[in-house]
Amino acid sequence: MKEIFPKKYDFNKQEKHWLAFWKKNKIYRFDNQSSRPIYSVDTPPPYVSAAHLHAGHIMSYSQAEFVVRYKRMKGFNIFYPMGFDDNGLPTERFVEKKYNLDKSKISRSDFIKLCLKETKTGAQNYRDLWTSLGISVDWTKIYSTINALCQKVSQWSFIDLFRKGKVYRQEEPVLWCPFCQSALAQADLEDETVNSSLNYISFSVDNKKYPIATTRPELIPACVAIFANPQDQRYFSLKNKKAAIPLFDYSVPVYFSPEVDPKFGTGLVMVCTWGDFEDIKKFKEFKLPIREVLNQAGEFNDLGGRLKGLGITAARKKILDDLLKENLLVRQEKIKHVINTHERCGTPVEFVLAKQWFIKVLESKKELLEKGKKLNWYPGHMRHRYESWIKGLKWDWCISRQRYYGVPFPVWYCQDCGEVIPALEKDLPLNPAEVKPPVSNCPNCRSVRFIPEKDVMDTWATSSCSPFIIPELVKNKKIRAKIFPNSLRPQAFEIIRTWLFYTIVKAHHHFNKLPFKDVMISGHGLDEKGKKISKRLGNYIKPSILLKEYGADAIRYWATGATLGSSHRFNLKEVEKGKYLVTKLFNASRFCANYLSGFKSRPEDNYRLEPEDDWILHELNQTVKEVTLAFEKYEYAKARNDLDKLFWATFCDYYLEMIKHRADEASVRYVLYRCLLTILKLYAPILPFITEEIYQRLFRENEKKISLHLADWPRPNENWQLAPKDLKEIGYFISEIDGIRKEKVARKLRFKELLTGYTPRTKVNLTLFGKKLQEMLAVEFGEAE
RNA sequence: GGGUGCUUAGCUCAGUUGGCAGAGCAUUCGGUUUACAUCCGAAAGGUCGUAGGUUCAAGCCCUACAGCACCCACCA
Repeated sequence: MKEIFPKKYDFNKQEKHWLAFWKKNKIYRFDNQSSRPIYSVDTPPPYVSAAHLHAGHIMSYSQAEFVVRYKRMKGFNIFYPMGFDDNGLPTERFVEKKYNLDKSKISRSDFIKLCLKETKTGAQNYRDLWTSLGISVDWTKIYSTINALCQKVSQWSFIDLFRKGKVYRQEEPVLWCPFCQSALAQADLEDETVNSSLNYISFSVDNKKYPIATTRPELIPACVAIFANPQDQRYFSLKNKKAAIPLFDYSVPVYFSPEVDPKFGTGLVMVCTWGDFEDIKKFKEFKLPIREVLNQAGEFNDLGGRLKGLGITAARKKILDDLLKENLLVRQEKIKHVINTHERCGTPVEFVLAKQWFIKVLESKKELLEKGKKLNWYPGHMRHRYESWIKGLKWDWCISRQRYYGVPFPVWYCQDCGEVIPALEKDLPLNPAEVKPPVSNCPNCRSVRFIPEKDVMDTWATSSCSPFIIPELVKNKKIRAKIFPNSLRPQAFEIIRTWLFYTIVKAHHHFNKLPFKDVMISGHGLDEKGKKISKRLGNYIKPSILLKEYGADAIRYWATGATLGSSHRFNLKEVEKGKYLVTKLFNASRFCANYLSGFKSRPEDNYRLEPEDDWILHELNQTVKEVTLAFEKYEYAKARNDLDKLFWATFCDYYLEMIKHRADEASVRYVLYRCLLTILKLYAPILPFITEEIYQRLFRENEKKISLHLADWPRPNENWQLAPKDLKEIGYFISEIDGIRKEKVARKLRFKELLTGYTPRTKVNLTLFGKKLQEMLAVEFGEAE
């Protein structure tokens, strides 16, 4: 058998070989002709800006991959595409950082060129890694969010929502990043706790001083009103009075609102244009005037007076100095407080008055919560995150960004009356700056002058279309209809409030449907000490090194250890264990090869099975049931554990030892054939390379299927199932013996000795066993000999 | 402030519907001439976060509390 099984398994060489084999034979292609049920996966398109790939990426993408391979063998026609998210702010930020660019100092077209170049490299990095890991994506079904198809779908989505009245354009204070100089959505924010000071500043009413506490003293020139709680006796006298603004020569009215907390600071609040959400609320409620002192870059304008030209930090320092000089700064308290920053650049956000496009979400909160209840969540508790996000929403989804590299809005405006002119669906995708509107006169005022929209869409406005982008990768319309809604959305927990939420919003508005049936939420990969893996900490091993040292199967083995939704520590020992398992599988198979050479499985044959054969087939059958059930519930970790136990502890350590003296028996060859093939199939979703290797060497000729990964998933065989009574009769004590746990007994027994002298009715020699077990067995079988 | 999850052997973690506390790694000891980049067997190692409760029986169910992680809210 030497020529069939070499002494060693060279995984580096063989993994490459099987990758080429799968590619050449199109093993993972979606089948356009098939009538089998489709299992479609809305694969997360990674940001190509995540250039530093590590175990965390491997983990989250492997999890969906295990399930997909299982479903493929279960007989589903797998639609497993891959996308790359390469438009929008994340990409722009990545390029800006890498080349140290300033958006205002580079031409739009040069900038876009750089973005395209970088995204190409980034996408290739991902593709190389996924390929080497054996991720069974159909690489003929790929998309990038900046390509024509995605632009077309997201522009269609916009126009459809426009027609349905689900988007609107409005000028109002929006979340604004002064660094990126763009509007943002609520989901783009991150919390940051900062050490700050609460400054008590003297305002005066009728020449009497009233200190007001604020963390934003630089916004004094933007102050438009003072507020107090209507129950607060200290300030009753301020009713209908005006307060003089310190350092700036104007006054503002005093108002009362129950929302003011009398216990905070002095119980007086200055309301500005606009320091926070409460300011905006009062601005709307009390119809306050606007005093915009910041420009879009976060610098003070003319209205800022002495602060003109300064940035926020400098302005804060200057105004505190000036206040101190003028004796207007009563005191300062050091406080920790939470500010909102832009998650892409860490800059504290401001509010700027600007005309933006919004998708309506606030009015649909209830329906969106209902949709969340109908979705199958794995794990179930992740639904709470979705719900708490919706409950806390304060803004509709702002989708316009004042940026370059993204999908353009397919609209023009009438220069005279402002009428919105949407593009025609048949003309998509298009850039309104480059083509003329579909009308020659404004339908409202007959004007002939139009202005194209220059803003681009939020990147999520495109990626949230993924469930209806991916069917477009198939030509046949009937098949497209079967791909949506998708079967599975796998994704990480931190984008529940963005990708998942937005996708559900879109599918709701467009089709009143859920975009997918199941959602599978993965956790984070952590380093060995439990810290988040990051480039800055350098706390990870490069995937290329892991692949070279341990092989793809071994890394995948580690990845199965991650429970859905929980973070999972990287553990080199687990990777090593995976490598040992691969070796063990290879060696055990090499051993079996000696028996299986030339063996033809004939189901009609009646083999004379020995008790240990019955037993191992029984165990095998049990494991098939367990593993199948586990995969159905996306519990690949449990599947792997059950399988390890069967293969290593039961099949190798016991069964193979027992049958060594029966090399020439047909029954043994039959049982070995069934066991090994089934074990390979069960391991196939997790360890695709080694299982294929062994399948090709030992089983391909008989089984005919070109690849193990297209073989049928094992089905339980009731003929192999032994009643507890029979197991007991056989005397192996393997299964439940009057409530004695299976494993516990099996582990303690010394099978080699037991079997050497075995005949069905022989009394067991109890001296072979340990004391505890002797007692247990004595109860079971009467007195010892 | 509200919520979710977690807390089990030195380490990393399993523990299905309540029924004699588990695996791997690490440690110690023994064995190994033929499938084994070793492998096999055994030992040792635990007040299952704390305190109550339900039950014949609780790691598991209930209540309270503590610590850790994350989500949401607060943001003058």
